[in-house]
Amino acid sequence: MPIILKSMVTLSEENYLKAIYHLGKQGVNAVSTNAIAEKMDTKASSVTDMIKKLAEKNLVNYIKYQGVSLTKEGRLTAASVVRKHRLWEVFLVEKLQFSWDEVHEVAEQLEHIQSKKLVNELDTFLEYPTHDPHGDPIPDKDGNITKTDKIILSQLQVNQRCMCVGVNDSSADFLKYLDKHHIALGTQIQILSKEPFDESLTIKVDDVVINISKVVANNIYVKSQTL
Amino acid sequence: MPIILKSMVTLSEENYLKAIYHLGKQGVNAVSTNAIAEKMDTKASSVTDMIKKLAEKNLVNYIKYQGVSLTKEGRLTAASVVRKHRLWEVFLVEKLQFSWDEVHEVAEQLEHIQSKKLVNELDTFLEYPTHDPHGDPIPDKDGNITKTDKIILSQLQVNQRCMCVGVNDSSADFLKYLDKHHIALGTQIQILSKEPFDESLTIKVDDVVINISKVVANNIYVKSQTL
DNA sequence: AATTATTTTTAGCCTTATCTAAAAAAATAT
DNA sequence: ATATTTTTTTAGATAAGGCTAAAAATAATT
Ligand SMILES: [Mn+2]
Ligand SMILES: [Mn+2]
Ligand SMILES: [Mn+2]
Ligand SMILES: [Mn+2]
Repeated sequence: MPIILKSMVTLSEENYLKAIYHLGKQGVNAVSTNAIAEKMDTKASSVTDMIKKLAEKNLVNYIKYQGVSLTKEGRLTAASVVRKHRLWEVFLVEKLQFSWDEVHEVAEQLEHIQSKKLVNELDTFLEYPTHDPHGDPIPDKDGNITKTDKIILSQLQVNQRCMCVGVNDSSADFLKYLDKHHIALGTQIQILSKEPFDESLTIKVDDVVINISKVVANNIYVKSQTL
Repeated sequence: MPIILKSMVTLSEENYLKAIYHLGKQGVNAVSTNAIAEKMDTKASSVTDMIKKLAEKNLVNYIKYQGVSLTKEGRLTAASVVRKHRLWEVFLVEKLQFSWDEVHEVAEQLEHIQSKKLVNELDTFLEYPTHDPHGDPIPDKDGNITKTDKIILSQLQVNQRCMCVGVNDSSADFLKYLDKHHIALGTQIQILSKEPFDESLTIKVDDVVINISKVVANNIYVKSQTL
């Protein structure tokens, strides 16, 4: 029989908790089996199995057929994984010359390394960053995040100015698209016009005028500048 | 059916290859099942099972009842794991304020992170270290190590001077013992006398005279100074 | 050479994390 | 209010990696 240390959480369990954490953020507090299965690219039956294990360990609240929500302990564990993921992403970009489209896969592995000292020292080494390379907030030791008031670019009015502060889609393809058009965190953007037909936008990025589709505009977070 | 990328090696397989690599270094080329089991704190039957898998993947040469040896590919894989382990140990000590007795457990986890870019950039970031915090050599990209001519402290003659360049036992207990007596890599040591009865040594460490047992002397690697 | 001891392998079982297919419950549509 | 569709759960299988106990092979003694 393997020695079980104070509520050990497996790598797989951590990934489920993280998925529930992210899905739960989007408003509702009861996350469905199917939503988890889709997010994790697995089958609903596998999700049900795992949910039972997590409920047994008091990491989620679970009532059959009614979805799950994280307990306090589950939320803290998930936040810790997210914290590690984002700190490592900062490390990779700031110290190891990774670009923002290359960090995610590696961070998916690094987020499971268990060592409190490692996380704390990494945080210190990076000088306590508050956001990762995609503009996402880094939870603190207690799992708290300071949410900033960012909005989706497509919601701005014509002529408004704003600054890019994050992305909704962190896929390499989208990030490389943004690179190509010189859009990065901190980039100034002005809405020049909106096409009524397909809701595409003409925007000015650092004095260069470009056209972006509605889909693109839906995936860029900005902070509106004072008019 | 999971997609198998070009000869995927699991975490467990990596650990077995590493154990065989380390056991193989000590002279003989055929490593016994029991030796692996002991080193990995597992059972001989589990070792036999795993050896079969590794042989199937052409990572080890295996003849029933006659032990195993690494193939070229197996040795390269093992060396890559050792390279990562030692590079991470350097990182933890040099950048994250870990002491040399705290790094091993974390490096055991970090050594399995898969990303060529990560290893290469880490190597660059650390300015291409050749040895880890315990004085062990770091294999290069091709798995080659430059072996230095270090000897065991207990083999020196009375009155000889030397410099500590490594340890044979990397356990936290032993490393803390060395800390307590101010012995670190680079420390100058002179043999003052050897007790015939128990082969304990009286040595001078930076002008301080101390006594160390034969066991301790057997686990300190030194480079002899010109007489 | 025969016996005993040790090492290694095999056989069978267990746990974790998956899957497919079928059953049950809940949600939606008629 | 029924019937149909969708979602969720259960049942049964599988693969990886581990274990114990027994069998087989090798090594060491008498
Ligand atoms: Mn990420
Ligand atoms: Mn991110
Ligand atoms: Mn180590
Ligand atoms: Mn080391």
